[in-house]
Amino acid sequence: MSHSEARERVLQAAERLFAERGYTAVTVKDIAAAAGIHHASLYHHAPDGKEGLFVEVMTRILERHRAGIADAVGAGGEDVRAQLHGIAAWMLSQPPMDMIRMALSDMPAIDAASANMLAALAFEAMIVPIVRVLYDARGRGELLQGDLGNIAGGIFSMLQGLHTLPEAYLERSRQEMANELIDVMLAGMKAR
Amino acid sequence: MSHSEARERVLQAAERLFAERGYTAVTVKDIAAAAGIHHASLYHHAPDGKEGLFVEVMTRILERHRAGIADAVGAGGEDVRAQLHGIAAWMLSQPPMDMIRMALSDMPAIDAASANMLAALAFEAMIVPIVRVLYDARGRGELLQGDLGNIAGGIFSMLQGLHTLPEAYLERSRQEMANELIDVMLAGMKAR
DNA sequence: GTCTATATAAAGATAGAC
DNA sequence: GTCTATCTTTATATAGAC
Repeated sequence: MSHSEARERVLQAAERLFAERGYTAVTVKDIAAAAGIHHASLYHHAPDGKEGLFVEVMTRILERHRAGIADAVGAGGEDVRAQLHGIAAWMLSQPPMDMIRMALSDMPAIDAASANMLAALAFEAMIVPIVRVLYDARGRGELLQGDLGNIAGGIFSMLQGLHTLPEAYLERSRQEMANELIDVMLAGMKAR
Repeated sequence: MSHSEARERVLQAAERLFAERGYTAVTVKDIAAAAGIHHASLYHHAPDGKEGLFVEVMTRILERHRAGIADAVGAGGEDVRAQLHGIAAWMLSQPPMDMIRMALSDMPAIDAASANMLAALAFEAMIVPIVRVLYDARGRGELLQGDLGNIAGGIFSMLQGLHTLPEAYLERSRQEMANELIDVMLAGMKAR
């Protein structure tokens, strides 16, 4: 069971669909169809069914985010602006996700223990690194004013919003828009 | 059918549940239970079923937002900061909503024409007023730099993120945190 | 590993009594 | 206006052939 080409196709299809539309809006038939197999065959690769599959792929996504964001932060050296632009680039390189929907809609629909685990992992993988980048910059003497936890959450929310903005509304690349929003926030933290 | 106390209970229950958890995660049984009636009785008040009810209550929510935001903008006079703080106060006074989930998950699950109508109404009711507030301030000579459409979207995303942040993570009131985020953005727009 | 067939349960919806 | 009863459809899941 553990590793096969077909199983990987199932996991990738599930990742994309669950991240984009959420737990309740996606059916196992949707996933099987996207993976190119009959929905009964899906249970061969995911014996714990829809909920087990959801927990597995969300864990995978969040672990990958943690690693990708950590790399982006490292590549930014000691420049908070470069670090935040790097985090934005990483997030925009991944399938869009909606943490609000995860918290409000997906989590209540699954087993409580799994929900708590995923919520903690999401916080650790995506919010904490941004908070840390801001605190480290302040620690180096940069004049970043304000409640850094609040501001980190704000930056994260803006990046997610941008990521899921329909193409039709885009005049520039998402990366350019993300960088502008980050720059406005940084300038504001210094200016107040 | 048009007006009754019971129908209003159904609409209010549907508003809260749909706005919070989304179209697919809410069942008609959930709504009926929250309204204190049997789920069969719900069809007396909502003859067009779940989808008709969803379109009706989302329209209602968005119309109310349009009016509430317009009032808040008017009450802020010609002070862009007061206007944005007022918009935040209004949004925080209403049940939390998740526009990302609406776009990615709810809209694909309903009739395309209704989806387009709701998407346009949401944009008109919630994004356009913020854009207008920023452009008007710039028109009055305030030095607001940057892509105002992009920045308006960023402010909106931050407000939604804050609104749906679980109580456990709050050290201050949401209103204080929202005002801080707005102030950082404004200072950044002036400083760059 | 994948399918057909089938079981089970849940959800949306309608009919009709009260 | 609300209920019980019922119908239909859809979704999750399993059994077993190939």
